[in-house]
Amino acid sequence: MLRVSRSDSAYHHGNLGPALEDAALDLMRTQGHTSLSLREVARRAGVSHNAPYHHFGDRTGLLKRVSERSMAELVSAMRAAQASAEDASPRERAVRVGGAYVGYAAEHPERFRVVYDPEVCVPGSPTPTMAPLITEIEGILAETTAALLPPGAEAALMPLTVAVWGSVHGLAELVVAGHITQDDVEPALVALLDPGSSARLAP
Amino acid sequence: MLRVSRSDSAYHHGNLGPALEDAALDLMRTQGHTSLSLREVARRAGVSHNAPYHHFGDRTGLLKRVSERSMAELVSAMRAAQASAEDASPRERAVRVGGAYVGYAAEHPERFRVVYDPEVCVPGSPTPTMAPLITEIEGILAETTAALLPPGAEAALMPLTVAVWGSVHGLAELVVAGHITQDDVEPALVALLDPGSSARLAP
DNA sequence: TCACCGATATGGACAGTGTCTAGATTCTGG
DNA sequence: CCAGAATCTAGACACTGTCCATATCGGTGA
Repeated sequence: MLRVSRSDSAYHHGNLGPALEDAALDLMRTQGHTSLSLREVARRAGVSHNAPYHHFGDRTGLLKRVSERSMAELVSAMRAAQASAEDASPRERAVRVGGAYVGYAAEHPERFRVVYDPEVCVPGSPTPTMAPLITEIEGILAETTAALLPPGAEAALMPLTVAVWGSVHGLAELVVAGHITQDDVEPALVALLDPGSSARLAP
Repeated sequence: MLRVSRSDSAYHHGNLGPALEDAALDLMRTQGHTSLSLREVARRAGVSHNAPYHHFGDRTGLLKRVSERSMAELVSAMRAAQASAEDASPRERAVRVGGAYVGYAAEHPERFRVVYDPEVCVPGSPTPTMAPLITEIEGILAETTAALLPPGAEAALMPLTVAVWGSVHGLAELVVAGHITQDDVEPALVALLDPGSSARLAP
């Protein structure tokens, strides 16, 4: 077992915090984070049922940490998509970035779900680690959205950014909940960003 | 206390099922459905901790029932908005229907959340009561979306309907999670449905 | 009318959980 | 080298979901 500590004693684990997080993430592959048991996590890590308390305070503390790591992964996926679509058209890039968002949710539904659980993360008072991640998501979406706007429409950036966030987030939730398939997502995003779709009537 | 039974005996409640649902809905005004306790619900209704089992089978059974009632309320709100915007423009109507969706979520966050909890409702095998409600939501959204399409673009109806569902659902979730305010929703929907917003580049 | 049966409600029991307190062990800085 | 901080363990408590056996009620057929 990997140890940060130099001692071979079994009493102190040496790297328990991350080990517990890993165990939790592993358990969340097969069960929802709502039914995740602190004691089972401790059992997985081979440690007493109370050891987690010295690292996370309480159950929500562990979930907060897990949601931070998940949010970081989500941001990475979006940044990667943004970079890989650097030379594509703004609309193509928006579809790719949105696809990355939904793709992460589809691949790790429970990690995605814990990130947006109001009982875990309250955006009004986010964790020091979580706050910049939220800012970065908003930034990526704003950049992606800005490229879609016609010149002179900069005033619409903020509301449209919110709309884009809502769209990809909603599609992700619908996929996770099982109401739509991941195959439905790209056509939906394309249709949404097609200016012809909703152009029937004048304002 | 309201009794369906004619007897005044306290042994049989007479109308326990709905009474338990009401108690659960009431508790969910102040606590999440994930931390909702079957025993507390029973206590609220003034019955033994085991009485709920004869009506719902298990905890998830009660949550399923609660989510059915909540989904019915959500559908009603959308139908009402659709009717009240009968004479408005398609875009105005879409904003109103979407606003009703988000409004319900903002007003009853926990009822909204339980409806889309994958551990409660699995769309693949929905409850007999839930199935038509899901169909009706999709129908309302399809009607609202169809009116937005230019003539000859009927092929885009399905993907755009999915996109609209995703958009309003995502905005609702973001409001519930606290990432945006309800005041952000209408501008976002307007921006999203404005054909000028995303018209910068040709396909 | 009345005995019976299914539906409804009760109580006790059990394993599992989150969290508190107290105590044991190891690490570390002066 | 040693005292205090950090880490981990053990025991206890209240609470939970669920199973089982039991009690009560309402209606139905003889």
